[in-house]
Amino acid sequence: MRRPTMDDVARRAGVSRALVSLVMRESPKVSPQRRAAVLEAADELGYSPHVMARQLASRTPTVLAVLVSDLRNPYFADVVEAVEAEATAAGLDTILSTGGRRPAAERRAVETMLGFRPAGLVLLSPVVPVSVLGRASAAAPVVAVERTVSLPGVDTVTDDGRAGSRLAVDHLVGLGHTRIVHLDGGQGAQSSTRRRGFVDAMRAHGLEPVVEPSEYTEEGGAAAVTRLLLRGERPTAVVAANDVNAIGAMTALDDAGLSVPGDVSVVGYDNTSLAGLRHLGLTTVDQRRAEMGRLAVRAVLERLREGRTTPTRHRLRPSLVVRTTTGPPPDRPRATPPAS
Amino acid sequence: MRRPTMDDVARRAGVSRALVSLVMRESPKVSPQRRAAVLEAADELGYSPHVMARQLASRTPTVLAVLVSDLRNPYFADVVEAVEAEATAAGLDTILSTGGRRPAAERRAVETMLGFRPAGLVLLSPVVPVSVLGRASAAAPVVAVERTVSLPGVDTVTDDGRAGSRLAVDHLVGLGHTRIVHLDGGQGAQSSTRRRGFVDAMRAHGLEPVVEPSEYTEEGGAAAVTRLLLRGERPTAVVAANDVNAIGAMTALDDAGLSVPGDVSVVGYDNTSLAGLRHLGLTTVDQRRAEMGRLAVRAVLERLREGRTTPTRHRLRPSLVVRTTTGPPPDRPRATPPAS
DNA sequence: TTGTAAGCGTTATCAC
DNA sequence: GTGATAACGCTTACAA
Repeated sequence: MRRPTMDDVARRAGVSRALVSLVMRESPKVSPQRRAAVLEAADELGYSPHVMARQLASRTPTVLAVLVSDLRNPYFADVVEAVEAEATAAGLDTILSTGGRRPAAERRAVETMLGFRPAGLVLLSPVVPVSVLGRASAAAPVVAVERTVSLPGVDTVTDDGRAGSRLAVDHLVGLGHTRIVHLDGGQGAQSSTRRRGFVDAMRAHGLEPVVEPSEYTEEGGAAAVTRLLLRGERPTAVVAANDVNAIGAMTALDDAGLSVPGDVSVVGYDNTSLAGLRHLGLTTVDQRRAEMGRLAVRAVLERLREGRTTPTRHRLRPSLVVRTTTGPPPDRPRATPPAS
Repeated sequence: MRRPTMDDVARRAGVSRALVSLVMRESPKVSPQRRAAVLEAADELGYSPHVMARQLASRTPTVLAVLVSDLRNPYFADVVEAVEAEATAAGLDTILSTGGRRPAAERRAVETMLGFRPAGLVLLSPVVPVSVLGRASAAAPVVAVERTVSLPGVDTVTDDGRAGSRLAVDHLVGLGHTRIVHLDGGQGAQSSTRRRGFVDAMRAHGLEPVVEPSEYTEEGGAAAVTRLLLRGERPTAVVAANDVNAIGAMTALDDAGLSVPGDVSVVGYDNTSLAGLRHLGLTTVDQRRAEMGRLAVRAVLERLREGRTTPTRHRLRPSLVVRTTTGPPPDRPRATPPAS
């Protein structure tokens, strides 16, 4: 199981190791003939360069480390895809890791990745304490996505949660809703921003903002709506903390015999693949995930290759995706309700 | 941004580099006093060992590479979690990668991981050609999860799809169903096994097995059911290719004005988190994902540390999770026109 | 228990 | 173009 080395390839091709190295790095200063010979020898031997040795010798980091906070949330797939594409274009190998949203595990994951001496560390919705981010940023350029940090060594890329909530509220108000409740994301990443956006938007419309504590889970959404109904409050629309939270809310509404959007309209946040399921058809706020991934990698590259030392703060404008869970309130039916 | 090395730590602690190395590897042959000094120096410097250099020097692989074929499918999260736990227990660092179910990208991902000279390669539902698996197995122990391969160098861990389908059929027949259709997973990983199990189980019950081509996607499920209804076939139960396929099927049934499980019962496969959403409550077949992850790592370890050279083939028995999408068939078939 | 020195597989720097 | 030779940061006999 000993893997072939450059020397093996060189011997087989009848050239020097240095030449093989040049070929592997696609240097233009190799004759096509020799290059072909080397490539053939490499192929026969099943040789591929030793990333570790290469990085060690070149004194140049070649791997980009990405921490995915939660593999169960399809939200991250799009960001990762964009990150990988951008990293590959920049000549970096991407490695992923996860901590399952558990701070301790995530911390370990960060340590592990740092052990690879990465060119940069992209953290997607990390839950580790700021101190960990600080320490990490001493070792490599760190970019936090969907987490607000004000450390000088940590760049951030976030979605503009205020704008997102505003989009949701404007949409609902436009449909005629006035009694709108926001389910709060609690400790979750961008929940306070989204809440603020909701409150501001409601006030701007001269409406009373009602916020019900909840969290970024299905159960949280269901529980919050159940509490609301038990108290006798009957909003005509709900702006949920995120998509799964919205699904929980819809379940509770369903259990209470209320129809969506007939009796109550529901808006989610994140536009996960869940929202797109036709069975659900959730109206939701879409974060520009691909763009976020791209910007994260670029931020790393700027620190790495262009020597930037001041932090970058990207805040992206989200957009609204209208599906079938929103419609006019029951009080004020329209002639033609939106598509079902 | 130059990171401290062992030499830096050694200098600062007033000891030799070798001593620092011993401390880092938690050797017992270091005096508590020196150990403390070294640890303190390391902490002050923010030092952490260079994984690449370590692996290079020790000639011992320390990283386990895991390929997740599709980050969008929550199915994999559980497997990955188990893999990581088991790997950590064995002293291996885990790195993840993905190819987004695209053969070319996945192949690149495999190459990249091989560049790290991993202790082993765990491939979750890989879609790359067998030849790639064969080549990879020459470089490191390879375990394919949920993919049947008969290469001597590749171990496999799969779910017993036949048993799973049988569970679904037995459940439905027990409820009184006789007209049951299976939506076939097409090119997908274990689809032929699941199909075979369905056919066998139906025959065992003296029933006619009906199989409709489909695929492991929501659209595929919806399209298959729509075709079925257009042809005037009205099964009372559907055994879907997997969970998302089942969701697509349910959407199509819904569009056709058929209720689940009132008119048609639906069973999924995989027990993804989707199935558990109360809004859906999908009856489905549960694969023992955690166990599969554990076995995969153990297979790697056996080849790596115990010198096993003959392939291992694990086949795990699934179980049925009954939720709310299955029930007795309608008393008598209603005369509902097929979908529009 | 601690220090010395020789690699590990690669890249980089020079001469040739 | 090509081939020595010195790093890179670490582990590991072996010596002290």
